Amino acid sequence: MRRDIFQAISDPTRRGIITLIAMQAMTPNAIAENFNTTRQAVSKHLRILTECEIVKQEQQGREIFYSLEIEKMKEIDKWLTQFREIWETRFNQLDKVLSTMSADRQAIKEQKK
Amino acid sequence: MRRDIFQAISDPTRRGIITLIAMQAMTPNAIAENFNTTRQAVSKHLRILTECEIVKQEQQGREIFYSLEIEKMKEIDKWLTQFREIWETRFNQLDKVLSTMSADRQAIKEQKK
DNA sequence: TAATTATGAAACCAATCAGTTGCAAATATA
DNA sequence: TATATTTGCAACTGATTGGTTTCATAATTA
Repeated sequence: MRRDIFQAISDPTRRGIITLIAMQAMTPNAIAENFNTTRQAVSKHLRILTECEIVKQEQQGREIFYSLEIEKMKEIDKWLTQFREIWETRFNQLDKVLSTMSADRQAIKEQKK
Repeated sequence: MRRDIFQAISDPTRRGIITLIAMQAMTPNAIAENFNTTRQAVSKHLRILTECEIVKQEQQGREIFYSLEIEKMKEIDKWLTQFREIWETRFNQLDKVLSTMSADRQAIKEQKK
């Protein structure tokens, strides 16, 4: 049962939970109200998210408030870096192509004169 | 069997394939050599990645070259935006706290004089 | 033409998954 | 103290997953 953040975010309900508690801590009951599923199912998702350390708990009496461990989200961002480099390079290359085209057109214009 | 990109990247082998073909197109056989699994299993992964439009094929004779559809990766980046906003805000807040602390220390210093 | 190579697809399997129902423990309230 | 509320956990279920083996098809090469 070795879980990682990529498996954690693969489920749409879990992504929903992550988004929901990103701004404010919430109890399992309150979270479950937002989804078309049972409280127990949400509880299981929370366990998975806790195991992955995407979520942290804070007990207050008999209630437990769950909130997002935002730092963990950076791991996805980190993995994306390699691809971001590629699409930025392509963009720069396109930029280069466009300016070259522009220069060429200018040259043609000059030639016509 | 409705698949999305988050499910596609949840499997470590698929993430490996994505990284592998990010820079250059490769055939299924060549890809499979890089993983401790059969060619057929890789073929199945490629089918999933193709269904999600993360990967594109180009037939050359009896060989098929698979390459990354980098634009699709931006969808993950887009989803991350909401969290990036949070961690950047927190960073700015920390920045504010630090400068306030600095000002306080300065005030204490001044008081001591 | 016959053999080889590259590939996808089908059938099957064990493991895992997301969900449900039922229950126990702890806390709060009447 | 008795009852209600909040929660996690265990047992079960049907669906899905990632993998293997086997086979069919198409293109290349001897």
